[in-house]
Amino acid sequence: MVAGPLPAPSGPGKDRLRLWIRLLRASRTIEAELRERLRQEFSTTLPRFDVMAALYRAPEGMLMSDLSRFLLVSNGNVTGIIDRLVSEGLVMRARRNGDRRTSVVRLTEEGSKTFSVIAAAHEKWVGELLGNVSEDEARRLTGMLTSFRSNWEGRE
Amino acid sequence: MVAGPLPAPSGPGKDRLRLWIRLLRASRTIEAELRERLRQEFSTTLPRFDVMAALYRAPEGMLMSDLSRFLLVSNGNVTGIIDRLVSEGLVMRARRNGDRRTSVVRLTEEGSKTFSVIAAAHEKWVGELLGNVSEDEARRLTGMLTSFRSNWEGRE
DNA sequence: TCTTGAAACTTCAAGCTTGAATTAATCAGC
DNA sequence: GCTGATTAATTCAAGCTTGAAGTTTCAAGA
Repeated sequence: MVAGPLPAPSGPGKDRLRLWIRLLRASRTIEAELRERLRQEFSTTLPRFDVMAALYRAPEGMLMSDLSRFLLVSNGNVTGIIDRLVSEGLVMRARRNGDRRTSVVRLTEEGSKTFSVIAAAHEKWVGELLGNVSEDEARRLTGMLTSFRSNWEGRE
Repeated sequence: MVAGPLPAPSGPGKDRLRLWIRLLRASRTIEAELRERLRQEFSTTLPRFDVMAALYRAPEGMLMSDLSRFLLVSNGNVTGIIDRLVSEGLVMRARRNGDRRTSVVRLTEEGSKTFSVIAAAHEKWVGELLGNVSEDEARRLTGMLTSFRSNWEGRE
């Protein structure tokens, strides 16, 4: 899937395949760099960061299933990540509405404080990593990605 | 990292962050769909497919370290995937040049046959999934992704 | 009420992934 | 030839990820 150089594919329909390969390579490269920096600078991981980012925007908390849907990962996956964040004191589970099946998850005060520091660094890094995309180009690319993605939203 | 809807970020430098988020969501969504189909239709996985794709283009074989570099994954990771592909009879290890540290990996005949079938389906799927990107738009997007990626190639 | 079905989570096995440590082989300089 | 550094690959522990199976709870109809 991350295929690349050697014999450049050609023929009908190859342009979309090539686009997909580029897209995947780009995101994997950036992802690897961000993961590495999160580890080095903050001793944390990308999945933990993702979860905290989602929770940071939802001060009232989120359900496990909301997190799962939002982050595009499986239900069981979220359980494990939250477990670890809880044991680090960054996240708390509460059981407060009528429905006893659900547990509302939110950042602790410490989690919120910690996240805002990491998020600032993260944003700076992304700015650097995408440094040679102009702001204008970034907006155009974003638009294109949105349009083709919408075809798929919510289908898998 | 896969953050999205809620309070749209704004301010200086946010355009690149938004681009990154879109990029990541797009590739995760497509990746999930392809993974699911590979599993359903061919009982295989994305990493196995990636490795086979790389080997398919290199009939003379590749070193483990070449695979690792090419696929952007760690060395130890490749070992495990190759182990499984070997046990499935799709890949073989050979030790043939002067350097006894290296082992050359290549597809078996069965592996090659199997891969070409899967690859055809894969290409069709990608065509569908990116269906509402015109071929022309695909080329433009590819160009943009290439230019901003080149900044990072080989740096992490 | 009871019971059937759906929903929210958790648990689990298998596989993927990383980074670090280890082993084995080669190479460079003496 | 030795020695020390480098390179190729494997092994390992820890964590991420999935899909499936299981548990508990809720909802709605007989």
